[in-house]
Amino acid sequence: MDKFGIHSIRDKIFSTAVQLFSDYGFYNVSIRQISKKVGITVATVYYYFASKDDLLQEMYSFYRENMNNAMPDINRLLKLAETESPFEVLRGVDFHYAPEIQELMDRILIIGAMEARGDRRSAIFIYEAMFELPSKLTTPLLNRMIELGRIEPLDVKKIEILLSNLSFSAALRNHSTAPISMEEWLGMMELVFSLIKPTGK
Amino acid sequence: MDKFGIHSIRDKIFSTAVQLFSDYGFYNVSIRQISKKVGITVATVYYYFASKDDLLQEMYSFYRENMNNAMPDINRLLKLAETESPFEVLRGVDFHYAPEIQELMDRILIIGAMEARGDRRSAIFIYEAMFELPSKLTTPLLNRMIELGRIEPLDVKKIEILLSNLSFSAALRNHSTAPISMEEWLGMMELVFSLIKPTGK
DNA sequence: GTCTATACTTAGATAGAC
DNA sequence: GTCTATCTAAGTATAGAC
Repeated sequence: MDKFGIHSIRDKIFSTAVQLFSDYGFYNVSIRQISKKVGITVATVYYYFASKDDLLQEMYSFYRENMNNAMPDINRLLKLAETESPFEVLRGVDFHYAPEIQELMDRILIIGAMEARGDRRSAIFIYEAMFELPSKLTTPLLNRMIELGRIEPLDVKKIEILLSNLSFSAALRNHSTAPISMEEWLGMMELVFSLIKPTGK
Repeated sequence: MDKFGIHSIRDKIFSTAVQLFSDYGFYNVSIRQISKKVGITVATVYYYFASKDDLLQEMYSFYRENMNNAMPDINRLLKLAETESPFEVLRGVDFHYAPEIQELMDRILIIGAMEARGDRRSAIFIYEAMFELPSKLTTPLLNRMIELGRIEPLDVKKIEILLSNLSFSAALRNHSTAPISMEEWLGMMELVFSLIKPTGK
């Protein structure tokens, strides 16, 4: 919603498609459905997007762009690791998006996760967004805290795998009929964080 | 499979459909594709299954039937809880299927998980198979072990939520291009089980 | 039981008027 | 930029011959 202003037709098509794809699946939603919901015709959709597949790829591009912009500064976090509690440090790893795009970002992740099994590009997208990129932050941070003796030594990779699989599960249940509740999510995080033991130093 | 003998046409249709649906998604696979892969015509598929939707429902029925048959005996496990290590006891919660249907069962779970967001019956199926039923075993077992003083008191519900979300994530990645490795899975389980602390009693 | 042939519907996509 | 009209391909499903 950067380039076009939030009220443009293009944006309406985009966000409506995100909503429908994430609710019913990419192949289960037609261009006709999207155009009807937006209140335009099929031809207009094709004026803005080359194909249905293009629409999907634009979603992933949108996500990647915003994700990269929201990437926390690793050097700032490494500094935090010297003084703050492990809990505080790891909270800094969260990506924060502008409220108006938060749901869009959530939903694009869902679409990727749903399509990941059948579509190679979706699989790559999900792998990058949920497994690869987060570990680029958590790996050096956890290692640094161990090095500083601020937490007890632990298997960094295992913790990361645990965390990313939980995020994956939570992402898929997001905005669904059986969403993961904040209580459930915090409960799980509490357990995971209890595996990271501060030394008191 | 049970009623028809493993080499019947009906079974071939069924298992081929399971494989294709789980690889590419229900809506992304046509009856034509299934019949072609089996080496029969579309009409023959409709001779055995009333509709494409019926095919999906039969998969869930198949899963439920085999799941119920493989349900571990809770009384036997409660007995184990008195003498065995927590680790051994919780291992007993695993459902074991005959090798020839193991992959089928895995894949049906994947189909349910993929369709759960857009289809109500799939959502119910997944909720039952992955969240509800396993907790019917783990809840009494963990409570019993706490009661006996064999493990330190813990929040049973949180552990269960953690476990079921991990299973959900692992199930979806199963048989995919980026499957969860046995090493990753065991690593996660090791961490989760480390949250359950034997008292030594 | 399995086939051929076909009905019917909907999908993605485009040409060309305005 | 947005529309109407239309093309082509593919989907689910069925009737009826063998």
